[in-house]
Amino acid sequence: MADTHVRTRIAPSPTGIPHIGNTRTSLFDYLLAKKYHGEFILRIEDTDQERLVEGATEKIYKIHDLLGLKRDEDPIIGGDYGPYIQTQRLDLYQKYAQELVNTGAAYYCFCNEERLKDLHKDNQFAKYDRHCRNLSPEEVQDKLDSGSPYVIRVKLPETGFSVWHDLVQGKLSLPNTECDDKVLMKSNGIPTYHLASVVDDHLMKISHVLRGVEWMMSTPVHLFLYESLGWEPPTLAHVPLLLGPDKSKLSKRHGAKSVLEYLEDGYLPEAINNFLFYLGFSYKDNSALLTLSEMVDIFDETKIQRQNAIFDIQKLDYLNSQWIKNFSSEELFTKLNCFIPKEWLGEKDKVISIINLAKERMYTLKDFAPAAEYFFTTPNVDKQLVLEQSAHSEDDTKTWFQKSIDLIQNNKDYSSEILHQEFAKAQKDSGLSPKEAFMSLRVAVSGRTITPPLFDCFVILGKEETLKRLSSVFS
RNA sequence: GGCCCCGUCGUCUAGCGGUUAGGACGUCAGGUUUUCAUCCUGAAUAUCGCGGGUUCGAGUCCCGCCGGGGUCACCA
Repeated sequence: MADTHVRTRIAPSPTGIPHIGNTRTSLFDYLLAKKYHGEFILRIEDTDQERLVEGATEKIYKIHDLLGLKRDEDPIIGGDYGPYIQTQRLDLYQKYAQELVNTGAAYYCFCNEERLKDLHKDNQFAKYDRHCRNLSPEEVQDKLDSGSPYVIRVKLPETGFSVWHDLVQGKLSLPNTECDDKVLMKSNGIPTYHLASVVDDHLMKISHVLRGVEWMMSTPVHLFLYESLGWEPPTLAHVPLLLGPDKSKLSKRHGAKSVLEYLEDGYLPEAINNFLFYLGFSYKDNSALLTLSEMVDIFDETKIQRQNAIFDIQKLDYLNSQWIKNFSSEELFTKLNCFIPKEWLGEKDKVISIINLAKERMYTLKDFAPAAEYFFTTPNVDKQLVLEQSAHSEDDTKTWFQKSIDLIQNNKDYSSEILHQEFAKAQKDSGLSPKEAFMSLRVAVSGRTITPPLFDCFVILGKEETLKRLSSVFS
């Protein structure tokens, strides 16, 4: 491997938004390329024109951009081997399809849809019966002349095995009989994946094809194509799938989300990369926070697990919370931008001090706003709840509150530390236990029983607002 | 159904003939604490899918079975 220049590609079809499992493959492709100082290429495989989804291509770019999976060549930035969109390369596929027909590695097939359907009538797993495989040149020419629609199919050997060494699966040996004569060129003149990807991978000098295991069974076709065209096949690596919690294949039908949705849910790109990296891979105890470039150093394509991995959101949550703690509050402020009300953005200092308190309580960026809300809006305070927390009579509680108000008013210092000291003293004389004393104040000031440390909250609220909230409980 | 891949705690995994089968997340308990969280400590959870071999000795090698997944389109 040391003497080959590594070039990997991710070749999504814009028939939908890639789900997170597909994106993991992108990550691995990126890491593989960068580990060997090679190129990571993105190619759009839009050969299925009927199922194109508008905007999918843009979303594909966006996912890679947001995760920092920088491409060296793609349809936008271009490159020496473009175009990078398959429908712009149609003449190329046509040329090689013709060559394959000429050398006897492929043949014209005139079977219509109905006949093909009939083949599956008795057996849903029936393969193409190779009806047109042995048409005489004259017959073919006749049909061509008469304008019959046709496809071009591979003329796969009827016996033998395809053998290759797969970087992650090890040595594989698949019987050729298991693949039928797949369509290479559709009747509309657009190639199928099998032809297009082989042609492009070769022309784009892709050294390693790292893709999902769902492609494993059609690899004999691809290998045959390389051989027939006289090309050296790339190194192959088939990576396992990501499964849902119910062990079923991650799919849109089962609500498999795209990276874009996880980002919207408040997960950080760093955490997503980190999480994806650990699924099916092992490094130390799989809990270290790793940057993309650290992953590049650690990544080892031969150590990718062969078994399917189940997507475990709890691990993502953990990694996300750790990454949140890892960022400074200033950085978090920027990242929080679209997760908080616009009005808050003007009060940057205040938001940052809240972030200081909130960040060790957050799993996702979405957790911030609900936790910070009462700093900006006066909460509804339930007097009963205050009393419940104080566990004393209304009169006693009122007295304690008055004492607290006085204490704040008479103290020239208004820092968390000083307040803590003073209130600790006052509490001792109050007849209330620490819990009773402080919890009742907490509820009075926030409307809730769970908040960051009380006096930090006092400080952020400000003296005036704190007094206002404290005195309004019993007014 | 044919073919192919896979099978160690709930999850991600370490393990590459001799280990008390280790770690992380999660879970539970305790500590810190005015609440929550963080942080720290500890615990439970795997007869290594099952059954046969090979071997002095197997999670590790072989065979069979079972289970899971993938694939069998003019979709990728």
